[in-house]
Amino acid sequence: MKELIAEILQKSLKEKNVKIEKEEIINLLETPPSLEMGDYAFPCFFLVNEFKEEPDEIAIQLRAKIGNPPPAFEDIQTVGPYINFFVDRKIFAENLVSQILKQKNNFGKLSTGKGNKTMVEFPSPNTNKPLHLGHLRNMSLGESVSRILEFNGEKVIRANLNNDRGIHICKSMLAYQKYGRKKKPAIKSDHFVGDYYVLFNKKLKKNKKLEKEAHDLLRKWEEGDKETRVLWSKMNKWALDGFNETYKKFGIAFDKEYYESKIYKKGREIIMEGVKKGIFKKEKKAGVTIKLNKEKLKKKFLLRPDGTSVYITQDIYLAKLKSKQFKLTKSIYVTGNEQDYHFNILFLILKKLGVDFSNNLYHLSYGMVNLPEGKMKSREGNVVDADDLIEKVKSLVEKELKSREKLSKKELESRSLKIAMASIKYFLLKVGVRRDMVFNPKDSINFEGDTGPYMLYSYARAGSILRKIKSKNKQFKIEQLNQTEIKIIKKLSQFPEVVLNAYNNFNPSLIANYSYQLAQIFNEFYHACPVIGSEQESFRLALVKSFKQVLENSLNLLGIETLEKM
RNA sequence: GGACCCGUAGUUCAACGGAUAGAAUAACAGGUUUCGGCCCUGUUGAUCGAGGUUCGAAUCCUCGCGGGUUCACCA
Repeated sequence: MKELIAEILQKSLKEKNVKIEKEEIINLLETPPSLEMGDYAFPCFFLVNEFKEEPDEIAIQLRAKIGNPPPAFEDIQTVGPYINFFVDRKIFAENLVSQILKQKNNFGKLSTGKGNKTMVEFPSPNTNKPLHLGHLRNMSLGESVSRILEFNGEKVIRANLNNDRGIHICKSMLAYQKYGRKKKPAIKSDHFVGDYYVLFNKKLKKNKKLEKEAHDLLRKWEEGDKETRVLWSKMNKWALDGFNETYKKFGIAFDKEYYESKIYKKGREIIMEGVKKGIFKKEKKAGVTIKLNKEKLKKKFLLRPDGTSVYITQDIYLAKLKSKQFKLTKSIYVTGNEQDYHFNILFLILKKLGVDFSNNLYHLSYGMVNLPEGKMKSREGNVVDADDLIEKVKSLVEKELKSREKLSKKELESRSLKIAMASIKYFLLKVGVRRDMVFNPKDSINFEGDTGPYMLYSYARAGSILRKIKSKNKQFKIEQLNQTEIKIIKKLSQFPEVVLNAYNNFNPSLIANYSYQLAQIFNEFYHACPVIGSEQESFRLALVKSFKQVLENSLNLLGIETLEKM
């Protein structure tokens, strides 16, 4: 449709001696703020210099050049500086609905990213304590962005870098060694490990020597001390097993797991290569460094004087390794924004080293998640635990469900889990990525308003209409369209552009907001337009089906699973 | 102190540089009723400040103000 409009405009502009590409016109086209203003709008402001006239006047002149509207249009009007196109909505609706029903899960799918192979790295936890609220945002984003990339034709490799070594791990280990008495986990195993981390910090307050003991333990680990390694493996397995449970509940899985313990020593060669090339500088007392004066950043250490690696060293190595293993064209790192500085430098260095995909590095950096009670404090142990939060939200949902309908225990269990996951994911994804945000469990499960349950509810509503219909007649005919129907059709038609926009900006919140608007309009439709038994039944059924399909596609991109019944 | 990010109704969030800054909640008013709880309708209410760029700025630039994060061998 936009193509067609662009063609018309191009032609009339040519008569005015203005040369412009069709692509450009398509980019300029807007959607007017209200239905009365038509379906597509062409703003004339940018022509002011060429025409040397007021934009309003330009619009009128151009409109005159167009002449009678072609068949696909009902009307073409000017409103101030805009030329507004009214499409023939019956034809438009017919085409759109048929297209959705034919393409089903593929409606909205694009091939913009075809040929790209992208690694999305998330959530990359530390193995000394369980996942927390921040990880939930991380996982929601990582999974959603992956799905959006795939929907745009990219091949995605989901990778998880486990930070399974270092002083923080040794702290949990030490506490277990000293106070754990060889106990085995009686609770979820990552929580078991985390409890010893908290215990360590508690004991540390009274006994400062523990800090040194933990460092000794780290040294022993690095020397490969057998007993230490056995303990380490055991506790790491507990932690990782626990994480896997949570991942599964969350509906995510990885194509590739990396372990810091396996790569942390390996960056040295690359750094030395860089020294040879003159990118880095070797200093006697300071190890290897890089000066970043030009970039207005401080000098950065890449190797210690004794030749061992620092944090960034292994990231440099891992980038090379990834590129070799998968021949990536693009790499996305999902982390909290406290790592902005780190990734800034990492990307600079990778570019200097000329890593294959170094022009396509992206740090998907998100803001902090807080609770209504206040800010999370990271080390004290009052961090909000991911599993606990899921449970809390789930029990809130259960309560809500119980008040609505009697369900078997099994059904209640499965529904409330799915709704809880939808609540959490939706709430975390609807917010712009960069912003700090407040996660309010109670708000998140509200069945009304801008929430996950509201989406699922709308979906289920559509489902229940369809269930009540027996006729299998797929034909539909449009006699006439009312305002609400037009609104919903227009919204449906916008899905592909929203997908593209979300893809270009790595921004799931656009999809979330779209889902909400769509669901809202559908509920309006639900109240205003009876489906079953109406004169428009065949068409309205097709419309309900289309809505259900597009909402499903949309939620799917957010990693949210739909439910036939709420 | 330097760098980066953020700043929009009381609160939580929206708004490719475009037409009248939208929702959700809360508050207020009315309706509905077994009910001060559920539901429905309506009303009030916001771009941190000062300059600049532009036909047009919440959006871009500069300087302030406020908050967060970060800054050489922790991840």
